[in-house]
Amino acid sequence: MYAQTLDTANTITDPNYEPWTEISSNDQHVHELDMNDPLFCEGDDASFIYEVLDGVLSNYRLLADGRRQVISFAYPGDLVGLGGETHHYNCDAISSVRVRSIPRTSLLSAARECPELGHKLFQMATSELADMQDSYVMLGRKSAVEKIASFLLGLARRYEKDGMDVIAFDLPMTRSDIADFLGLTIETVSRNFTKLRMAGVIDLPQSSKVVVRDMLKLEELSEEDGSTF
Amino acid sequence: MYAQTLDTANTITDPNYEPWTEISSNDQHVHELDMNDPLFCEGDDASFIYEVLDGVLSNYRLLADGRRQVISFAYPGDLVGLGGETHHYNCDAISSVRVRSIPRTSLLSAARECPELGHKLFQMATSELADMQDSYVMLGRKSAVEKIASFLLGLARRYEKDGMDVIAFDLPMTRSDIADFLGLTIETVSRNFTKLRMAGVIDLPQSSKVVVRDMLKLEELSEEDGSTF
DNA sequence: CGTGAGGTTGATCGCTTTCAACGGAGGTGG
DNA sequence: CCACCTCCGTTGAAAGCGATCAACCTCACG
Repeated sequence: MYAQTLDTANTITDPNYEPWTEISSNDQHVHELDMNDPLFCEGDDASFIYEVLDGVLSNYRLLADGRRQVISFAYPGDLVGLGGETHHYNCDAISSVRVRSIPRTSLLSAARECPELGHKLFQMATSELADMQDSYVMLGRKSAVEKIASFLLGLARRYEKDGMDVIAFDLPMTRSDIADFLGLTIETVSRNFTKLRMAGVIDLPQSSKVVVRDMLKLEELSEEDGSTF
Repeated sequence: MYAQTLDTANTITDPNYEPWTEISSNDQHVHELDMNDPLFCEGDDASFIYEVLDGVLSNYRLLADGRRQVISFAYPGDLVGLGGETHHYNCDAISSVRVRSIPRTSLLSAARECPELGHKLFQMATSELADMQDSYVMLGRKSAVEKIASFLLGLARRYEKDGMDVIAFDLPMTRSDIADFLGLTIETVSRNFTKLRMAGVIDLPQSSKVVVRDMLKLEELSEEDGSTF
């Protein structure tokens, strides 16, 4: 059992309300990770859920022969480790990272006490599902260029949500991370970055910096279905 | 507002406990669909969530140019339509189907009253996430044979869960559905079914009936990562 | 500078797709 | 009852895209 000090006053109307911050702060700890440090591994007990405060992490799975598939990247504000009693994937820092750890049991029992928190958790799970469904279509049915375009567009939109620059931004992940996310090889990723650069769609002042020169073309290339939610 | 008659007695210990059956039955209706009937479409208001009683449905998305990606199949016991206020994918019956409709608002407000129900919903969402992560690795990193093997194995395991035959079972979906689920063409699916049959791994007494002749080989071919949860 | 990891580019290979023809099962009407 | 038709599935041949193998570049760091 975990000691908890719940205070549900004045929270629901706050747009920046993050319910898990209500969990007793002495259950929570901030951790710092360096680039490439693992946060947890597939099969580990999921004793903790983590809120990303700073930096980017990659969630990925490995096949027996070493093939790797990145399932998602986690950015500040995201929760990683949601799921069952054991983790179903590996999680590594791909930059310097700060996370806040929250004991899983304490989060779940807090959710029992506070329906708002429960609802918020449910919403986070379903929005993660919606994101994965988008990626799923991309992974299964898009060509290499379309995958790269979709990836860049998704990253831009993510940054936009945080009020950052949509036109010029950093790629926190390596070509290898991108390739393993898109189901391609690093060579194909590189070639298609070049292709987009040659077509005047983007610029690459450095290998980890993107400038979008033709957003409309990028959107066309990403072959989104009509719906915008 | 929906009238609700909640009865939380004697439920949690019941292994077959399905909390949404507690929602007032006059909010719920059983619907029958024929093969190929749509249940809902991308963009529709998600006024209802559906519990599959009988038959199989496919959840899929379409790209502007008609390319299709099946996101998941829904079997009896599954919930379809979980997510936001609008559906993010299409849902069609791929056989004769019976579903129970549950108003979304009534489900959500019931979850507010009953933490058990909320927790159950959260669990369903995270287990759906876990399933999608498996499929994600398959889609991104497995070869055509490996995809077919994984698919058959997944189907067998699903049937096993319902106490059905793991060795001989039906394929409720067409080659086209399978292809659009695995990110392949129908020709490639067909060729690899034949390949598995030639290798003595499976038998295909009819095009929609599978008999597993070498389960071990099938598991090997599916290239699962080591972990079994 | 020298070194090494990450990234780019080139040449070739091979798997999946594409295009095309055929086969078989189920349904309909003569 | 059978001829015909249509849809689904299978098989073959050829094309294309991304993977593989290999060389080279570039930049950060000692």
